[in-house]
Amino acid sequence: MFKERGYAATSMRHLANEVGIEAASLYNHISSKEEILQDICFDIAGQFVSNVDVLNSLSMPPHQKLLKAIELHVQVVVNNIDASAVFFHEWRFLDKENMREFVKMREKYEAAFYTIVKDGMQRGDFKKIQPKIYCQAMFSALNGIYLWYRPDGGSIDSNELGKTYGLMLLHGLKA
Amino acid sequence: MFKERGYAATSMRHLANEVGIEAASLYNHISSKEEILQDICFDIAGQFVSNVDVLNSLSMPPHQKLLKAIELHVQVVVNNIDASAVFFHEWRFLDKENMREFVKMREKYEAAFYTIVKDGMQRGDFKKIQPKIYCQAMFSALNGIYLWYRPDGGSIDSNELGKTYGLMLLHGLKA
DNA sequence: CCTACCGATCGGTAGG
DNA sequence: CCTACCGATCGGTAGG
Repeated sequence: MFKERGYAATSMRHLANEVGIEAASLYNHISSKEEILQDICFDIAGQFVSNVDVLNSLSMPPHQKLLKAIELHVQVVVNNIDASAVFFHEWRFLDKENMREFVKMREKYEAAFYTIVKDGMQRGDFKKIQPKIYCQAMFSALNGIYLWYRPDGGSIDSNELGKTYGLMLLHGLKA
Repeated sequence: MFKERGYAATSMRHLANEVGIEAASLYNHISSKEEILQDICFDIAGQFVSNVDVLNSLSMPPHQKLLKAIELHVQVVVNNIDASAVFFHEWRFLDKENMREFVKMREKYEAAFYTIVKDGMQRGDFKKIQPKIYCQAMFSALNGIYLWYRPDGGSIDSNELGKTYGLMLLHGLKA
């Protein structure tokens, strides 16, 4: 419901109605509306950050490492289509302290990508595009998967999706 | 304010306070809160759709046409950083009738890109990636510009930005 | 452009 | 898990 209506426009009464109880009864399960948002945001943030450890344990040339990073990222989004939409857009409603921690996790994750990209550029494996432009374009492309991909649709396999994003981002559309 | 707080979480009193008048006085200028959202969404939608006419008037090979389409898209986002953020995320709060028209305009715009991409694939100029995956990734990458680009920052020129997106999307990162 | 106000709804609590 | 309720705030209107 946070994905569909947005966090601010989803009331405790909406949530309660969906579960089939009264709004007041929700407070036997959670302590506040924001706690639900926290749970969602930090669940996804944790999955992304744990990918960083996987990547750091690999010794590969940059282009293979970037492909692996892309595939791992796609899997997180595809496995959490609704939660990742909330993660991407509703985190700004976290309170000050949680937002600070959230942003720190995101920065750690993004830094891992910047490192791979810059490393590849130094070695001459990659074009010398401005890393910020490339990385932000890449994140946006990957994060946008929740907008259109439906895992149960069946027509596109999620592993194939990861490979295709890797192909597009490394080699582009031109034949 | 709709960009920063979201439409639902921005009240008429917030808006009025920003302008320095009472909430009730806003209704001498607008007829409803949603009207402001309409104005923003359809302003941007109009700019995008008018790009389609420009593209249709060009006779170029697909890869040049796609580059032109990308550059035009980037200019709309860059010239309307705040409004395009609202356009991308808050349109779901439009009422039923406006949303229907809005979606129709978006579909018309997206169809122009699909046509170029499919045409290029048939001619063998482009890789045979699934058009939906490629186009959605492209839209997400381009639309995400509002998240990080600041036109007044000065360090990245908007024309250069359009060219760089074209390079990335057509040729990828690999050297 | 204002004051004064409408009914509806908000997140959350008290008490059982 | 409920009923009953709190003060705050919502979009919007009446009337000047």
